[in-house]
Amino acid sequence: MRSHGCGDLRRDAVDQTVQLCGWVDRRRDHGGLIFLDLRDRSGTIQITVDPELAGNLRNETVLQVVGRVQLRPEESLNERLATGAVEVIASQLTVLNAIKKTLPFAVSVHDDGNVREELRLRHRYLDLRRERMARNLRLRHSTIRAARTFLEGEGFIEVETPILTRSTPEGARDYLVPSRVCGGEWFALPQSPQLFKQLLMVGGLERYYQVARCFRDEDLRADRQPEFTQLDIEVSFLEQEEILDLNERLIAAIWKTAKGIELPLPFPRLTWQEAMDRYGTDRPDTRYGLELVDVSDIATHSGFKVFSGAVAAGGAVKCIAIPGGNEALSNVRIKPGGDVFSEAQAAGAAGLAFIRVIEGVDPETSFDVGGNLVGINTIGAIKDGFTKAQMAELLERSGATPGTLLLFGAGDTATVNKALDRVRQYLARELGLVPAEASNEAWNFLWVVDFPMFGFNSEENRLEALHHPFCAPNPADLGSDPASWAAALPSARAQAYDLVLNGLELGGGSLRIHDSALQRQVLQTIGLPQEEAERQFGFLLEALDLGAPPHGGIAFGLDRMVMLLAGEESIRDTIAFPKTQQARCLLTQAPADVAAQQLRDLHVASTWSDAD
RNA sequence: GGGACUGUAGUUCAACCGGUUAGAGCACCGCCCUGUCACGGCGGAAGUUGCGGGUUCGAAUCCCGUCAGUCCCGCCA
Repeated sequence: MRSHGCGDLRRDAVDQTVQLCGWVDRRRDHGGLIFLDLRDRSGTIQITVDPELAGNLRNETVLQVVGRVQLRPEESLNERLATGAVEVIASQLTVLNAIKKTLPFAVSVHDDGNVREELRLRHRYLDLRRERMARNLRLRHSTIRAARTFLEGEGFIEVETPILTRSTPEGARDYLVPSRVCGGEWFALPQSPQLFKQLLMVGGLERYYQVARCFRDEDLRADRQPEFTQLDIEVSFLEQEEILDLNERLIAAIWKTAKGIELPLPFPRLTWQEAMDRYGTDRPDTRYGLELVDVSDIATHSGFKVFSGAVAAGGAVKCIAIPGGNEALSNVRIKPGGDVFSEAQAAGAAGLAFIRVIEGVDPETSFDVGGNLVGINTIGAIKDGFTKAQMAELLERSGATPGTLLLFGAGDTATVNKALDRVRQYLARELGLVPAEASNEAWNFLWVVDFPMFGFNSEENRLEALHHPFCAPNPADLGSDPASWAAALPSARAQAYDLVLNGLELGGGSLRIHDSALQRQVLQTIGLPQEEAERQFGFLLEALDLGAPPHGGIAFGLDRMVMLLAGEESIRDTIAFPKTQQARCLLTQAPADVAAQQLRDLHVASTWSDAD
């Protein structure tokens, strides 16, 4: 049916008779002569057709062409087309499938590429024919292939784990599947293969990976789909540092294959505490400065009640120093109603105090900062609330020089961090501090390590696992005596790590607990009653007692990784058939009604009514 | 669960403060054209302005509801 790909024809094919198959990308009808651009996945080639041969050749008609390859006339070469030196003189055209309806949108890249996403999803097969999606799916393929090739070389074995599994507590909502055979009982789709990959380690595989589909029934975002793909990895007998080393070499191999970029190794490491202190987030974007500076110790002694009160209540006062901020950011923008202020507010901050650092003129009202005389512009309450020495120390610590704008957050530490993190990211974009996509600084990898084991869930008034309840605590924080574990665990650090790229979490993992007593203690710490722990995780606890090796691993968000590699802003553009924000498939109209008999077979009755 | 934005011809967009016969490019249909490559020229068809209600002499435009899509907050161990 086909002898060549459309995009493969070059000068060396001249005089050959070829058979091509593909879609009509465009046609240019000159009356006595018709030019067709025929497109297949390899590219596009111009076909020259005698009108006698041509029937109805609308765009996207599926065509077989038999013809001879010919060098184009000198004046008709097309430099912009890979096949632009040649053309095929058609001797025979066969319409393999005609276009029988109006096209919902144009496929050819030459037409307006901006099509409503709703339409693209409803006719995804057409969208996949377009250059952008074709490129993204190939990039996804080469990303996965690079990972497989690398892991193969490191002795890993790819193992599939169940899609029908059991529901486990904590974490996201499960997608449930009723069991017909075991009436009244339910499977859950896996939120991740977490327990199975640990059991594979107990099973002696030592090195496992999987391109694993995961399911979480939570509300969606641009980078969240109800089903998504993790590159899931687990190893035995490796220390944390060895795991990090392995994984950054994996990432480097992927970036080399997919983008041709050599990433410098090792990636920087930052402790969770340092990340929170300096950036206010556990996934900092370190491509630009604007770091957070903690001035709580100075503020606590000041007469400015907003500051001293925040610290007295156990909170913090932190600031961001913005060099040149005085000129770049007007008072309107940083006061209530302004865009910068609104960013802080949106993150929960009550306000955003500021100090403008200026040239010092009058020694009376100026401050000696590292031998330089600087002055300030700010509200009276701040000016009056600080002693000269306090203000000088604050200015010195923030690194401010004349022209610098200082923005302050005060309140409970979590809110201050959240607000200033948001302001920092907003300002970096506004002030153009984020490096361009093409530059080397555009790929800023970073390991965040030493996460705490637990965070406090104030709604449920209990500790919860920050990562998941199978992370191993840092032995240095735990002590060797099991009797001390219960007291030491709540404040212990985990042997957990996240890989962060440009402020986005690309993956995360940990060493796992391989001691059943410690595992029981952790489950107890997060408030899971003993009987419940046995019922839910008995199989794991038993496995730990039957020769579980020390092990650990990681999982990368593959969709997100490909999204970043492709320069896309939504993971939907890296998935062949994604769902909408309402978790609906516009192509198949899923989810959909089922027959009443299907429900009866499954021992399920729906309580849904449209009035709900 | 909450907030914001969007919905006009097959499609991408326009239509200013409530008053037009709701326009334009591409696609589609017809005619012309042998070197174009986003070909060109002439002509044509194409609209329940997402849907339902309201305000008004008059609604694409204002208001309410609803559906769909997008972004965000909550949520996502």
